[in-house]
Amino acid sequence: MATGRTHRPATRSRGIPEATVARLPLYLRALTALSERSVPTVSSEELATAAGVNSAKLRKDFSYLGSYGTRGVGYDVEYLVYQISRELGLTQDWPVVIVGIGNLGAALANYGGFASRGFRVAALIDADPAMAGKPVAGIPVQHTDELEKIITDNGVSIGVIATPAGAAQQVCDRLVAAGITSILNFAPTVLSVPDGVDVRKVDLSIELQILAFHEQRKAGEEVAAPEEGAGAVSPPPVSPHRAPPGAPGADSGRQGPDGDVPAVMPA
Amino acid sequence: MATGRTHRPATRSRGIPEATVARLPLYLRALTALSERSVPTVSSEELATAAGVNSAKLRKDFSYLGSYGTRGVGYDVEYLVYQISRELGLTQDWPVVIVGIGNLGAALANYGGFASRGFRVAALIDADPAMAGKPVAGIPVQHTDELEKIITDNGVSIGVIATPAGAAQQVCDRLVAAGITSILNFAPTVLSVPDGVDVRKVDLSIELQILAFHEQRKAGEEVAAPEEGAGAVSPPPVSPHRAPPGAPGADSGRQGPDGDVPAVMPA
DNA sequence: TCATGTGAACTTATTCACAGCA
DNA sequence: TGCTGTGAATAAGTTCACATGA
Repeated sequence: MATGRTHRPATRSRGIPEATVARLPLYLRALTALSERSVPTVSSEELATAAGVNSAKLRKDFSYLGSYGTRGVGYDVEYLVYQISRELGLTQDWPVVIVGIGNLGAALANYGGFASRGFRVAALIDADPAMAGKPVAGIPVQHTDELEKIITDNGVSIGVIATPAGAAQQVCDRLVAAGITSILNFAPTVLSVPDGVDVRKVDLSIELQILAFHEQRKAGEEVAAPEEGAGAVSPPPVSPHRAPPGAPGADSGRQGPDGDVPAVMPA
Repeated sequence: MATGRTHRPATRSRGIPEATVARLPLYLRALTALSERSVPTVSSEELATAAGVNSAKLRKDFSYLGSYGTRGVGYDVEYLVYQISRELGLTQDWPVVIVGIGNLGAALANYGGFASRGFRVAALIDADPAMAGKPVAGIPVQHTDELEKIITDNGVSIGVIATPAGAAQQVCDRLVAAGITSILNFAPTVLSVPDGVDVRKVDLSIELQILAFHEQRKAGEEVAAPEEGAGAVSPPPVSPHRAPPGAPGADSGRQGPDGDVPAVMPA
């Protein structure tokens, strides 16, 4: 579909698919590694393998950026690194503030990958007065009172929220009011923001739950799993009670995996 | 998405879309909050708002689980909490091991949401002998040498990798060899695993890059953005004219946002 | 000859819109 | 009456497969 590029000098790609955008960082990482090894060119096949995707997908992704490869040869590593970096906006400096300097916030501040690639921790902010002034990862923590000033003075547009869930929305509101338009949220809460503000979330608990879902399924597929693996089945927290919502007794529609009965059940 | 092969049609029926599975934890969280407030029922509209999705999507998602609602009324909170928990496999205990107890690993170990919902940190593992025995989040760190034994003895099937990128694949291989079939990877590397093993990744750097992409685009849309702190902002996307990728010798003519210089990245 | 670039086919996901039931 | 549950319509994303050009 990406038609209309055949020879369209200016105003390019007005719309790289979101799925593609999400993979560009992956390609970039793989390319950077190749670059460091001074590899001059790569084929879509090799690069795809390094990035963990298949080559057709990679080529399609790149096609949205333009024709940066050479048929019969492959892609010029340095050139692609540059093009993708530019596309992602990494050729410019992005000051970032981290709010909530607890265990996680401190870990993020210390995270090396942060500093690289155009991102720079402009400030660390925490609500605890006792934290003020303390250096974390070499950067002194500042009190929440300074939040607005910090953002304005440093022209920050990206904020990272690593506060407890209860404080996240409030912090978010202040960040947005101060001018932040992109938020990376580590707090286990749904943030509501006005149009124009992007929010991406990173949630350990959700990821684990998704893994558990698949894990449970695997266990169920094994014909007769002698596996002591997943441990004994313990009927946890959930409250097994009443049957179907409204109509007791006769129920129509389809049921859960095993009929009904909310009795505790593991695979 | 998890790295790994595609899913097979599976054993008839039971085919909950991956996108739906990924949202179940979100619904569960919202429902749990309602449950704690003793709210008896919710409409798809209310719950959808709380979970940050639209109601049509939510109803469609629930339709894959079964008919757990009551027309004209809504969903019984407690009942739904139970059904979703069961679907996700949270009615059983999931021992988890965290490998790599650095800043991040320690933060994860301390993370409360971990303990809740069926997950239990069975062990903390680190390669540094000096860490051995030290308690982190109340759990003594064990040396990597014990990895296999720990996994076997505790029947662990989910592993969290929080090691430096360089050690991730090796740790991954050992985890898999020891019986782990689900991995949550925090290391900025693509892990290769055999079929049957699920890998989900959490990558700060990638998330930031995605945000930067959109952020850059916003800046480009503003007709005349003042932009103070972000340094030299380049004009929006540009130039597709194919630049000679393989062009030998000097960099012939490749265009950047401002027309050139494919210098080697920010790094 | 060989690997890119891309229409076309296919698969998955989202949204619409309304029938149907409490 | 009001809200769920769901086919049908759309949209988004992936894979195929091959013409194209170096």
